[in-house]
Amino acid sequence: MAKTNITPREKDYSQWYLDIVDAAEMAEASGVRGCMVIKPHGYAIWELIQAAMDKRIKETGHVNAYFPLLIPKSYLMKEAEHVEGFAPQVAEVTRAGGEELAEPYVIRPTSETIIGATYAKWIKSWRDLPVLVNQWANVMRWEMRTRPFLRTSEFLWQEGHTAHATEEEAERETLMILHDVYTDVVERVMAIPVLRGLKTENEKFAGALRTYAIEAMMQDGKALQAGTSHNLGQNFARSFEIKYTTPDNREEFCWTTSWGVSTRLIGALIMAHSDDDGLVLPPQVAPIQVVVIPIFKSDEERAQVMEAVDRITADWRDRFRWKLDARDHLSPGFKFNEWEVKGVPVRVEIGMKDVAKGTVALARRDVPGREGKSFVEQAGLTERIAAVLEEIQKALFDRAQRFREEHMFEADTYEDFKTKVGRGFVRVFFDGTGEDEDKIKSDTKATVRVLPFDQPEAEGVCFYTNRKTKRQAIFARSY
RNA sequence: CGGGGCGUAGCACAGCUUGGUAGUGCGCUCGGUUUGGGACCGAGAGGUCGGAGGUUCGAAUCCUCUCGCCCCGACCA
Repeated sequence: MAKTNITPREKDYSQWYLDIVDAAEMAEASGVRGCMVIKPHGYAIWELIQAAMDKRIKETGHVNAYFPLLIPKSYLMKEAEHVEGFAPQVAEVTRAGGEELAEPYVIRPTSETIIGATYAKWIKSWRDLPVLVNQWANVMRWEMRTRPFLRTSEFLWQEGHTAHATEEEAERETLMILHDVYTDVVERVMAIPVLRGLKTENEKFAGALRTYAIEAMMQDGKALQAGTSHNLGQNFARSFEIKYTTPDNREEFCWTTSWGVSTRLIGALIMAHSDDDGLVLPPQVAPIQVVVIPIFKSDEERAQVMEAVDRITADWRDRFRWKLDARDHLSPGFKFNEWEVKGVPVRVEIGMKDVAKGTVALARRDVPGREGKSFVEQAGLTERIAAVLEEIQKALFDRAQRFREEHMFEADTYEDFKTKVGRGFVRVFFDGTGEDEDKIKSDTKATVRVLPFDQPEAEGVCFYTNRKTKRQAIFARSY
C-alpha cells in the first residue's frame, strides 16, 4: 500500500505542493474565486509566524493600529506610479445600502494611501516624528492565477508604515526592518536562509523610491520573494501632503517607508523544508512540536501505558507545544502517518515494551523512516526532546542553506546563463537596462531577484551587454 | 480574455457511445474482533445526476440554452 497519496516532488513539483497543502489540512478552496479557507493547522502556523514577527516589530519601536478595509478610490489615484501599478488588481465597491455610491471605494490592495491621508492629519511638527506604526490586516489583489498561500486574491499580512524627518532615517528604518525583523524571523524562526538586496526599477514597489527584499530558494530552484521593505522617499508625502515643521520653522515633506510580509511565508515554509511524505516544520513554527502515541491492547495495558505517559509528560506544559493522541479507534501506524503528513517534528511512541524497559521510541520528522527513530530512556526525556527540537531547527536551516549553495551558479555569458537559470540562482555581472531585463525575462522566464548587498570590489564584464561593470545581480525564475 | 477539460453521495470516480430499477472505492454511523508503520468482518445511512427548457411512453444518458469550477497562457506580496 502506498504510504501517502502525495505526488512525489520529482514527478510534479507543483502538484506536490498542492497535495501537501491538502494532506496537511492547511487550506482549501472556497466559494470565492482565488480565495482560500485557511484551516486550523495552516492558521496555527500563521499565528506562530505572526507572533515572532509582531514581537520583533514591537521590540524595534513600532506600535500596532488598524486602518479601514475600504479606501476612497480618489486616494488610490493620487500617486501616479502607485495607481498604474495597482489599478488592474483592485476590486471596487460601487453599491452599498441599496444605493449607488457617490464615490466608489476600493478594497485595499495595500494601505499606503489611506495611511498617507491619515498621517497628513497626525503629523504637524518635527516633534511628531518619527511615526512608527504597523497593522495586521487582510488585503485583496485580483489575481489572474492563484495558488494557496503563494498567491491568493485575499491574503493576510502585516504592513508597517513609518514617517521620518530625513531621508537617512527613512533609509535606516527600511534596512533595519529587512535585517533585524524579516531576515531574523525567516532565518532563525522559519529556518529558511535568505538573500538580501535591492530590487531593480523593474521589480520595485509601485510608488517607491527603492525596494529591498529577502529572497528564499525553493526546492525546485525557483526564488520566492519572502518580504519587502520600501523606502518611499517623499512620493507619498507629496501626494498626500504629509508635512512637518522643522525646528527652524520651515515646512518639509516627510520621508516615508512601508514594509510587509504575508501568508506567502507559509508557502515558503512548505517549499523549503517538506518532503514526499508531507509537511516538515521547523520546531519554532510547529503548532504541535511533540506528539505522543500510546500503544496498548487491553484496558489493563492502557492503564499502565497511560500512567507512564502522565509521568513522562508531567513537566511538559511550559516546555513544549505537545499533544497526546489517545484516539482508540485508529491504529498506531495510521497515527504515525497522520502526524508525519502534518509535519510534527518529534513523535514519542510508548507501549508495553517501553513500560517494561523504561524507554520510549523517539522519531524525528526531518529524518524519515527507521533512521530517524531511536529508543531512549524515559529518564531525562524532557531534556532530550528539548535538545532534539533544537537539533531539528538547526538541521533544517543547514539543509536549506546547503541546498541553496548547491543551486547557486555564476555565469559569464548569456549562453552559459541560459543553461543554469532553470536550476537555481545565477549570480552575474549585470549593467543592463530595464528593457534588457524584459528581454531576458521573455527569453528565459528569469528576473533579477536582487542586486545583493555584498557587491564585489573588482570589476567584471556584464554577461548580457559585455560592458565592464562592478554591479552584480542575482537572477532566477520566481514564484 | 484566449486554448483545453470537468460538473453524478462528504471525497475520488464509473455509468452516457447504443435512453428503461443510479453504481463502485474511500469516508461516515452501529456492532464485534483488532492496535509497535495507513487493521478486518458484518450491518446501515447518505443522490432533486450543476440549472432551465426541449425530444420521448420513459432522460444522468439525446438536443438547445445557461451557470459554475479546474488546468494551460498573458499580471503579481
